[in-house]
Amino acid sequence: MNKKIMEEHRKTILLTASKVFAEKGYYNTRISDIAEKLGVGHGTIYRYFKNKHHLFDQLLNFVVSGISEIIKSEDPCVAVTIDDYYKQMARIGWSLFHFFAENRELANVIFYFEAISISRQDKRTYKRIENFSHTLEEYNAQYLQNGIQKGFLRKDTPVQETALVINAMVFEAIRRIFTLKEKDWNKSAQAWSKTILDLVTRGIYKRVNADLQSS
Amino acid sequence: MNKKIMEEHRKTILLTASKVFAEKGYYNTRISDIAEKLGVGHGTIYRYFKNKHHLFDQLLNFVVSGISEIIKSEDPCVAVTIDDYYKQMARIGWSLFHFFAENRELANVIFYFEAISISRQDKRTYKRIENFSHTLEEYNAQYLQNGIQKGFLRKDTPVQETALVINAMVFEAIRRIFTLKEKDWNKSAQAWSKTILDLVTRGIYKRVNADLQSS
Amino acid sequence: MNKKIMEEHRKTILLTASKVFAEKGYYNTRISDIAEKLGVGHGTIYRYFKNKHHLFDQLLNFVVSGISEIIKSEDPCVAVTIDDYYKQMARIGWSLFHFFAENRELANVIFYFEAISISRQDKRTYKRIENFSHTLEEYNAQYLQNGIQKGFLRKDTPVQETALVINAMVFEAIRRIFTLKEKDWNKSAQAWSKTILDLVTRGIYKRVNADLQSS
Amino acid sequence: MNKKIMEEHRKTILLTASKVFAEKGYYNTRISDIAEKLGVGHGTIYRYFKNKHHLFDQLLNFVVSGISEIIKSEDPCVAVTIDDYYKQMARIGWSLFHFFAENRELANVIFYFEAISISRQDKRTYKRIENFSHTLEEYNAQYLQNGIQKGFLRKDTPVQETALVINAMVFEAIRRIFTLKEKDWNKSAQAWSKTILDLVTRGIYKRVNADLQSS
DNA sequence: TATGAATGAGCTTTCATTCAT
DNA sequence: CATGAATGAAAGCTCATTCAT
Repeated sequence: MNKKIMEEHRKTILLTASKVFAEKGYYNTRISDIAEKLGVGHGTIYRYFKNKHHLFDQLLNFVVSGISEIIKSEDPCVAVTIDDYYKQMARIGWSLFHFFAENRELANVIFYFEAISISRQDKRTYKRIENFSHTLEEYNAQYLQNGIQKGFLRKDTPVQETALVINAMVFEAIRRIFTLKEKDWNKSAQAWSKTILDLVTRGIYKRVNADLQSS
Repeated sequence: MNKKIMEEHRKTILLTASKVFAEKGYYNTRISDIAEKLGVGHGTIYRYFKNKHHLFDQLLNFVVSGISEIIKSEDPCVAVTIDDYYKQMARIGWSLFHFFAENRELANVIFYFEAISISRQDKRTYKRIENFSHTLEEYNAQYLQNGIQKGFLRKDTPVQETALVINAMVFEAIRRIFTLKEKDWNKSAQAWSKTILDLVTRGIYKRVNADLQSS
Repeated sequence: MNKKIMEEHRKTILLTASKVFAEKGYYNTRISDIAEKLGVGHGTIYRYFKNKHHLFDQLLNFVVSGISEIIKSEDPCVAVTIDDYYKQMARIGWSLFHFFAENRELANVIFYFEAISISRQDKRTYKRIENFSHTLEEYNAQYLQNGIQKGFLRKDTPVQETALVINAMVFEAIRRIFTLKEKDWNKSAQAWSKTILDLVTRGIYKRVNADLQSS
Repeated sequence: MNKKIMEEHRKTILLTASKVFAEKGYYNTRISDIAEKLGVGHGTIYRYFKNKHHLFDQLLNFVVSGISEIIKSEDPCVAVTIDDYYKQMARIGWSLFHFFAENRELANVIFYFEAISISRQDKRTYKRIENFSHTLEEYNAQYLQNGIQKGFLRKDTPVQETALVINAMVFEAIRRIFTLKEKDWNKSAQAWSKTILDLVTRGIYKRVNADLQSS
């Protein structure tokens, strides 16, 4: 068969799999559930994927490489003005929102809930997820470090911890936005984005209080 | 008294179950794994729990009621000075840390990773988790609302979103702290606590920048 | 002519099938293994053979008719001198060696090991193999009977049993010779031939002992 | 459960498995066939044997150790008179008959037909069977060597080849005797034994002819 | 005619659950 | 009460076979 058609089929299967996984969870999804949803025989899926775990693996690949691409395209140390710095922060968040907007199911399945549970079965997958988490954290940490060096951020910012909690906020927001059924994610994504950026940059205390607090 | 012994056994089983679930994940844990770790016959577990899902259900109960107790004991609208307000925020976080310190496994397994995946099987459980999440969010939202009313927080703080991301940070911190094997969680918990409190109250921007930003 | 080409293809497939069967065994051979070795699509095989079992069936045909031809061309009662008798025995053995030399794979796969196991599935095949075994045995028995009648063999020779064990020796020898990879089977076949002929005619006892034994 | 009862069950399952394997062949036997014949659930079999191949493995063990015991109890070099030598030969054959008389199915299943085909799947099993075959051959070869040294056998006896064909005869006889349904194997075994012993010691030629032949 | 994508019957195996002891 | 032997539903996966191209 046409290589191109094969590739399309792979993608269709993968997409459907991610939907069913998102709906029922990995362990509660039968290969035949996916096949049924696709309207094909379950044997067909095995022509494209070695086994059930392989399906998950490919989805994981997709997320990992998608996000990797985003952070690769943004040098965490490039900003020289605080305005650039802020804009880059916003841009990266927005890219992530975009990525999951185009792959809504993945927000749910892969990212956070299923992945770690599944990876318990399989050392290799576990390592991959661990590495990926670490990469994300490290990336954010570099970004913060740069902010400190450039004098944008407070010197006493605990880099590692802050990197982690910021990531947590972003991914929680992603989960919220794309788990909801509403088609128009744009507006709510903007709200979330602003919330997180404001929280990160200014905190929620009124300034006068913040001054008192820090004095 | 027999009843008392029964209750002890239940707890022992539940504790062990949570450990094994934490280590292998719910779906990768066999009833016999738990029994083996307990050193009892696997039939015994069925004298205390109706089935495997029931074990999970009870663990969920435990977490839900534990956290519920914490928030019940802290009126989110009680603070009148900003100092009280800050201290309460710190105190609630610390109580959560304490709770998971005494039930380390629950931090990992139940609370974020497995729960939602498992609940996909079972509408009732799903609803419970949803409700509980909502409760936590609502509680935090009330707390923030109070902060605004009392004039501690900026008026433009988006209450719902902020409530959610703060929760996300806290639970991510909990997962980090108690997933690590180190016995002494106290010091790292303090670091995390400070990170989150600082981030929430002041943000990470230098004040001079923050002033510029907000002007 | 088309018919001719078809027939060639059939033979090529059959040859390859026998090789793969010999290597992996009937049940561990996939149709696609054979197709792959042939460098054709696996659907193609079904244009020449009804199904997998049919392939085996044809190979069995080939062996049966090949050996049948050999024994048909040698009247078991024709020898009148003991020299003729001996030479015929040698000649028949040698013809068998030749047949399997030209179809090495068949020595291994079909002929002893797989055939009976496969035929368990299929009454008709089972009967055929049984009949064929019987034919071989009967042929040899006639040959021995003739030897007794002509006064070449001891009168007390148990015809049926002897026929069987001689066959067993010959086919074991065939298996040994053609299972080995060495190209030059001629020399080793001669050794085996001599071993069996000597054993059959004289036994392995020293004559003086043989005399004692039989007295 | 009682260790003894467990062991009995294992044996019962193994026995039944060997019967079904003998009847239908390994690859045509479903685990559920064995379970059905036993009147138990098919899951039960997995409590006693890791998997289907393990069943075969244990049967192979049984045959290998049974036959090994027989040959271990008979030093192939012990005979000093030709009478001892002959008697030992008869005795060994008879022991083999006995062994398979008590395990009739094994004659069919394990010995020669299924074993090699099955072992194609599994290198380890293949090696074991190869080793075992080699052991048997070597044992017989030693026995023959001793016969030559002691002056019982002709000096020009080709030891390896003769060892092999004698084994082939014996195992063919075993297959014949125990594949038949008749309960009373004793008489036919005696006939076979005599046939083989006579063939081996004297050949089937009349003595006068043998003399001529060898002159 | 050749192909190989699609299919699903049919197998092995797992493991939560039951229940006789 | 505790046990663990027995069970069989239910899943993953294979591969001979079909048939549209």
